[in-house]
Amino acid sequence: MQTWTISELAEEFGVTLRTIRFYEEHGLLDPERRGRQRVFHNSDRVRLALVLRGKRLGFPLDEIKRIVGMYDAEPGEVGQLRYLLAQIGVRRDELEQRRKDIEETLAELDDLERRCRADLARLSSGLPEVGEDA
Amino acid sequence: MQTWTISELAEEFGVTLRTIRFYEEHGLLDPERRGRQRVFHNSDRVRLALVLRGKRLGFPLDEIKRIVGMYDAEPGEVGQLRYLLAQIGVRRDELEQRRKDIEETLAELDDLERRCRADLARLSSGLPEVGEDA
DNA sequence: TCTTACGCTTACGTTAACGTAAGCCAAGCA
DNA sequence: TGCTTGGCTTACGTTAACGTAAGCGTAAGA
Repeated sequence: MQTWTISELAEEFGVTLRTIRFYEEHGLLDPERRGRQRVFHNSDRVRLALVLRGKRLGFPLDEIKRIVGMYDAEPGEVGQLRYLLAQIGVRRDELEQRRKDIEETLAELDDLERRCRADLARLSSGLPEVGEDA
Repeated sequence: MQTWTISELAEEFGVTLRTIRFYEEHGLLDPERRGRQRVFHNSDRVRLALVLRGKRLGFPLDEIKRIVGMYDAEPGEVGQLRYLLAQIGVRRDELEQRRKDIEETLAELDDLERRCRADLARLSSGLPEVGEDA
């Protein structure tokens, strides 16, 4: 059962120590303590990876906290399971909206790129530009 | 050529007046002025929509500014066209990373949901719960 | 003429997500 | 024994993206 120090994790994921401590302070991580020192297990690594993926997606930390929290909710009772299912639905809708936005934007970027290339071709064939090779 | 007032746009897009003024102050919008009043044309509406889509995607405003700026860059000269093409590449990479992240997350949510439903079925068949109908 | 609606600017307040010291502890080693 | 390394806490600083007044201008309706 391998463990990691705070700076090992920080380097692996390209974040600062401050960031990791901050995440712990806000309940996104909960590493073991040996004396005062933090000891990170693999589950903590996975959690950190989830948090950072959430960040890449642009979610605020408190929302990330709720999302990550869903992953390790105990089965619990029926009411809680239904609540969790509802939450999953909400997140999925949110993510699918994002995916739509992304695909629209990608399509527009493609369009923009085509027009750019056309302009470029027109320029370099019609009127050979100043210092451009070829 | 229809125009809009600031509060019309605000209501249509579900943002506050402050937000729109803030966007102008930071160069994301640039409406006409008639005296002191802002007059929004359709191009401004489109721009606002682009900005808000960027926000939904979780991009910071200054990045949104650069992205939106690409859409209305004048063809210009070869050097600038090449720069623009490069920028398009960067944005596309970024968006595709996000799409990947989204799809991973969606897959995990699916997984989670399946387990939830399984637990739920086990609970309601094996040991009929307290106040749950059916 | 008064006031109500709508818009404007200026400016201070706020929250999130860390950055950046400052000062302290404990282990290892020269 | 002194120094260095790595980690710790406490706490103030910072930036982004607005919120929230306060105070003023102006055109339309009662």
